[in-house]
Amino acid sequence: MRPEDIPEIRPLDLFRNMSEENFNDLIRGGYVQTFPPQVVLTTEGDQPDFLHIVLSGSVELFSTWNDRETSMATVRPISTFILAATIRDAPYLMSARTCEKSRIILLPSMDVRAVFERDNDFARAVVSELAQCYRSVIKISKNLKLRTSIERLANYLLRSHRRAGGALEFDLLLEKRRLASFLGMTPENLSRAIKALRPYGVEIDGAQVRITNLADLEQFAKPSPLIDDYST
Amino acid sequence: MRPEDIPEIRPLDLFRNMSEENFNDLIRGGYVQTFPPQVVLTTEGDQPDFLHIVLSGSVELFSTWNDRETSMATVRPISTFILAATIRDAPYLMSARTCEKSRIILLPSMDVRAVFERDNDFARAVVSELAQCYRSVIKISKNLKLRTSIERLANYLLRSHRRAGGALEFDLLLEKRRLASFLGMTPENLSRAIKALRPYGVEIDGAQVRITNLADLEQFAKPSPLIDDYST
DNA sequence: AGCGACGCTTGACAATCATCAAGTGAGAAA
DNA sequence: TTTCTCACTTGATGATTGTCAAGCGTCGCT
Repeated sequence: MRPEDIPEIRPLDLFRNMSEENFNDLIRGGYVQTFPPQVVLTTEGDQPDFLHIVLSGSVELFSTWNDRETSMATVRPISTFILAATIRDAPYLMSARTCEKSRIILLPSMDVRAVFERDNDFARAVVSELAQCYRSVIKISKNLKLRTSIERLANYLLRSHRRAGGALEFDLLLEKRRLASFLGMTPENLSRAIKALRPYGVEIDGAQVRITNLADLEQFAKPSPLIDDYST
Repeated sequence: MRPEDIPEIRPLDLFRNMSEENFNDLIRGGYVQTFPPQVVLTTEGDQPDFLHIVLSGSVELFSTWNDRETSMATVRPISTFILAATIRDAPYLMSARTCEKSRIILLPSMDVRAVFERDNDFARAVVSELAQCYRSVIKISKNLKLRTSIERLANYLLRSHRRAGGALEFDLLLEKRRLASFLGMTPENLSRAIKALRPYGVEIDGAQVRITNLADLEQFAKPSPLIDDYST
């Protein structure tokens, strides 16, 4: 692992309060790899050999059942994914695949678990991380159960607008077929949903989004922090 | 809090390895209350004053948005619910309501957080609990996204059959309208789904379930431990 | 430059699901 | 015992969503 990668992950909440000695142990056993697009990093059902950290690029978490597939999340730098399986040494519930060329740190799960057992600050950081993950998935479930697909798109766009610092023009960060899958619909229905939002001030051309009537969109979307605010 | 309530909760994974002193501190500040049916114990959006533990009865966790409501889970004895909000001191993402007369322990959130900060075994038990909760919600999300409502019912019945020790006859533990909501459908569609499963060997009369052709049901339902096994 | 693959859009049609309404039966209260 | 309330079932209808197919444009490779 190159020395210049370490400062990138140390400030992560998960590692920040870990002792220097334990952090060095963890880092010593890990390595960095660059993967091209469409590489499967983890397969649902497998035992977790590594904890992964995305340094650059992006990774899609997805699940399959009965020849159907759905996108569960897209992970961006700098963050870990599927921590619970690693800590519990339980099978992955999702597969992970690079969306684009990505640089990933792989930390052996055994080392992570060993540090977890002996570093109390790390254990408590794991709690924070898992609580955050849990709460995020609850919000996603509520979104799926309480809203129609068009409402879900509308709220996704509002979240993206907020993430873009309130800009009325921004780019979708996901290919549309992935966005469709994440929102729980087909690509065809995403195209239709986009069209359905035009009267509410949404113009989407390729990956470019322009919101021309924010108030109308918010009136339609009815965002709720209990579903749409991922920071709490 | 009556002394006879304490042995009931001590063996919970969450408390088992907590020091005696910390456990007594926690218990000293808590109390037990019996609630009649349909009492709202927590309201989504509120700050968590207590960690709740169900001693008897049952509690439904539900969410509302835009005059719509959905059931997220039903909690049975002996277990806690909504631990993440308490630990993080973040607003509840779900409301909780008693389904029937229920006996509940209420532990002040402040005490729980204080013990979390000073009892390392408890902190690690919280990790296990949160990881389990997280993984359960991932499975629920996969169920919702990858299966039709009839498939979800079929798999719910298979899980219930397994929970009943493999008995081919068992009672639904939930009222049908709650089950419908939990499975993400209307009560009308639950009735129709039940009928649709008759050719696969499912007979339901009131709360009584009889599975007459387990192999057919399994062939249709295609259970997967990555969605249907809540023990890992 | 040409070709092929792939993502996306659009239309037609089918399947799934929700809404509305009416009826039935069980349980609780008077 | 009677009455009322509520959970559930059933049917009709409408809305939402998925599937299939064709066409277009972009990108990457030869």
